[in-house]
Amino acid sequence: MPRELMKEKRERAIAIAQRMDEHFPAAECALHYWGDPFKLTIAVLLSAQTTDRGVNKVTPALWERYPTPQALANADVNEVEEIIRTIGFHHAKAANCVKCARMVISDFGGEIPQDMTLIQKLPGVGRKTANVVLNEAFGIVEGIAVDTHVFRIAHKLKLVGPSADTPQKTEDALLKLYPRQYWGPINHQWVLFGRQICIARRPKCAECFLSDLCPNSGK
DNA sequence: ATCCCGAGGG
DNA sequence: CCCTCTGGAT
Repeated sequence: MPRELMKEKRERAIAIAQRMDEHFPAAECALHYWGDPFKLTIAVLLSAQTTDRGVNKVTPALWERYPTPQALANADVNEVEEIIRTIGFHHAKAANCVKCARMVISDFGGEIPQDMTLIQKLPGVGRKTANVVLNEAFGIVEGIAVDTHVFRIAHKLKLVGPSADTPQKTEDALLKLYPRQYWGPINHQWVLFGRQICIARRPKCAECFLSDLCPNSGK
């Protein structure tokens, strides 16, 4: 891409980030227990393709029954499944919770590792969850958590090209586009934007604060 | 019907 | 690259 075009694109990207900041000031993780890295990891793991509300509803009972990684490591999977039954994919997630706890105990000395590669060895923890936990629990901003919202919005705003057809390629493109200081806020603000305004199949373009910066406004 | 702060396996 | 896993809210 010619340098002038690249510069224009970056300026538009920065403008978008600033608007996001104005519209969603001090946005933070909608999941509870961000003060405890282990609990946050489990909460984010549980939240895959379910609502934050659903997760926040079941985690109090989960932590009451299993207050520590050690307690969860010793848990009966069926009992865990019973507690989280009301959220989606609960069968696999219950098994992953317990496996996570066991691995944290056996391999990581009882603590969530502060390392992008190691943390993804936990079952059910992929790159998106890893980014969220590193960012939220440890203040380590190593990448951008690309979920379905970030993916959709990046493409709709044409901040990434059509070849960025996977979450990883989209993340790489956004990392090149945005200076480091913008990475953290994207994780929280774009999700809110995606849920409230740029909704997947019926975006509210009429009331969107980015419509003048969006090549796809109205489509 | 559609969506929800995805990951793992074939 | 595709598929599957899941229940609740709107």
